[in-house]
Amino acid sequence: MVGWFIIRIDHQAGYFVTKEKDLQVKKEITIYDLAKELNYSPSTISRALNNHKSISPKTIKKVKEQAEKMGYRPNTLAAGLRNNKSNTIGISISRINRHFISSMISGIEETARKAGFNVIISQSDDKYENEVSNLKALYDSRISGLIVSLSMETVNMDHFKPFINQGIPLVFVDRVPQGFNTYKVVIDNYSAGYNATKHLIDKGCKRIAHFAGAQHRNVYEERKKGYLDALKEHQIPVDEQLIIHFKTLSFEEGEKATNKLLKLPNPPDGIFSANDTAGVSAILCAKKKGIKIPEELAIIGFNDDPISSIVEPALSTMSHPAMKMGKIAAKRILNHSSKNHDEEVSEITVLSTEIIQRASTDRK
Amino acid sequence: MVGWFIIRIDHQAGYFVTKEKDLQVKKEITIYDLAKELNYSPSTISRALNNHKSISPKTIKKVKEQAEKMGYRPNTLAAGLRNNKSNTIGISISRINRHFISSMISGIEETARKAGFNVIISQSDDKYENEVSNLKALYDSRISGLIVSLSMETVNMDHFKPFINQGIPLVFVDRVPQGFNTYKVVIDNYSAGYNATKHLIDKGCKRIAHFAGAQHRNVYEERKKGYLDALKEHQIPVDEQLIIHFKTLSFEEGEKATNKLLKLPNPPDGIFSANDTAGVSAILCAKKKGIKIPEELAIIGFNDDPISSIVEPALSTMSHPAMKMGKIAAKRILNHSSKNHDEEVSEITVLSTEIIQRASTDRK
DNA sequence: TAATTTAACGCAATCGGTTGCATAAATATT
DNA sequence: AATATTTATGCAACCGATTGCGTTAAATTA
Repeated sequence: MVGWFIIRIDHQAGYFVTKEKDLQVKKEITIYDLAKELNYSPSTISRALNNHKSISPKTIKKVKEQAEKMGYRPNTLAAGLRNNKSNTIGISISRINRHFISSMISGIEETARKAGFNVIISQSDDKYENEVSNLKALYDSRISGLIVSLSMETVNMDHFKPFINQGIPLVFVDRVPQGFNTYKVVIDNYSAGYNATKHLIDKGCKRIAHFAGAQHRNVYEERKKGYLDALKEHQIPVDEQLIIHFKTLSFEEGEKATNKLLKLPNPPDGIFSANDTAGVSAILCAKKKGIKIPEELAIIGFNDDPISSIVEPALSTMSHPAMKMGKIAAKRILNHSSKNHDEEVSEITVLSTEIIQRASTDRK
Repeated sequence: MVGWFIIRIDHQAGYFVTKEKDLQVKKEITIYDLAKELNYSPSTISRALNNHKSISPKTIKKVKEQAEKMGYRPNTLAAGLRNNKSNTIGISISRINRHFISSMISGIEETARKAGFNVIISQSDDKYENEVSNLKALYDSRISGLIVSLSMETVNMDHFKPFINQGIPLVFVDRVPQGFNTYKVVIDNYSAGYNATKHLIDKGCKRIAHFAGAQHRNVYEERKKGYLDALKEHQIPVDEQLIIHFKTLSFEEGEKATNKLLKLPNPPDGIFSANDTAGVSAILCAKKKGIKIPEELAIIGFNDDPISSIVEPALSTMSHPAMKMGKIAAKRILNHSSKNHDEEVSEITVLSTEIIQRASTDRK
């Protein structure tokens, strides 16, 4: 159990210790203060700070120096109110503490920051209801753009309407909707599923199982399609018993599924798991039962999570350019201009993935 | 290599397809629109929406219904400007795509969201310079509170001054400064280091190495102190050769360090690593050399990263309540009131950790 | 030299809520 | 019934930056 307690420590000295008991916060410096100090109008100060062309370089220099000297800091709320935009990118994802997601956010934040944009995050926890209320909060902040990876539950898309009506650029990443005219950044899940399955076939697998995710989410549906087509094209009969539909592709679900498969009279000799967590659990579970990997059972996962390279035997998997995906999504928003954006067109960016072969399929 | 390409797809139909070619964005509804519609003053609308006590329940109901009907959404920029606060919590951390950090952020976001606060994140990438400029951006957004885990480089603390001067609550988490009168949320690194080391001693280790992090960061300094004191209290001589100082505690550094240790004429029989990444690398590296774990070499890590339970043998480690840490940090900000906050007092919350014993130290 | 252009800056409205103070109407008190 | 309270609402200033339009003085051109 993790408990906690509080210590109060009185310091005699320290940084910024105040003399007066009831110290007032320092008044914030505004452009009006600068204006008064330099005998300019606030307009001139504002323009000077923004390097407006109608302000002389001499004045600009003077203003900026004074601003620095007085510790002036712009109030982005005021500017945002006036311009009706906040230079902020909003993100809605399921949960942040997953390797794939946090990498993507890292990519978004990096590109956004370089362009002077802030990033607000919100977690849906894979609940539709949370996604809806989070989007409202993001809208209320007048974000300049929205990046979304859909919650597992989301089917109805009405909550995106306000953003579209206001011309706020909307980018779906990874878990995207169908038939929605917005930016999308995805990987080619179909090909990835096909290639993962074909990899197992190439390694001599004859009975290949699939750990499938929720089929109303494009990523899992397409991976499964790729799996099915790879089987068909190689004249391997599809056995519905070998296709397990997961709810969350968790470790526990993976163990259950593996146990179930291994109990079959005619168990599989290969597994293509739609994520690494379940794939790793399959490795551990099969090993425990004394099944040799990859000789008796070859396994390939998806995402290239850190755990996939640590498990033994290391899990073959499909790479997933999460950080790049985030960077591109952010760029879509930064480069978006309502003028040149055609509302009847979807711009889809498809990133390619590749097989990362490791020991779990290393045979023949 | 990961390449990418763009597909442009023309849709004939779809959601929200516009009729006119040059659709204007819909005008946003403001409280003035509601006022006009209901024949009230904007003040009344504002108060009604905020459940002000001087507005009759009947009016409140009417206003809210109309707001819902017309799709009114508050503009938090305007409110924030007026009130000089934004109901937003700013976060500054090294990188988001690390398990420990993203769990903490997840905790922050969850608590913040429930209180109607937004969360802005910024990554320093462990660079002092980035931390400084990120804090400026957060300040400019007039965040209501700031949660910081210091970058590896940060020594000078002047960039926190503006927040303190403005009475903006500041919470340091995990990697905290010394002698700074603010909120802090940490774990008891000293005890954790002590207990981890003592655990190895209890398991019969006589020569215990330590993978130490940068010593100007409290967390690593204290873990090392705990390590040293545990040795001393058990009459084990400290051998400087066995203490490796890391720069980033990365996998690669871990391998190098392990190799170096194992080449010693008198190699260690136990390692206490200040994080799991390096600890896992030690396991893999030692195994490759045919060293038996835990019999010949027992290893314990820190953080309870997912990889620690996957590696074989599984890595013993110290739990780290990252999510709880985030929740508490957020609560500190939410509960902060400038009235009752004494500037000459540090409020430090210390969370306890515990040993998670796994196979890598499971002997005797 | 007169006329015109250009450069540099100021005025004042605006963005959308919030809030202290004033006011009018309704209710309570004596 | 006259006065004192309470209730419900409006007025107008304010938060800090931005920007269209106007103005003045200097520079350029005819």
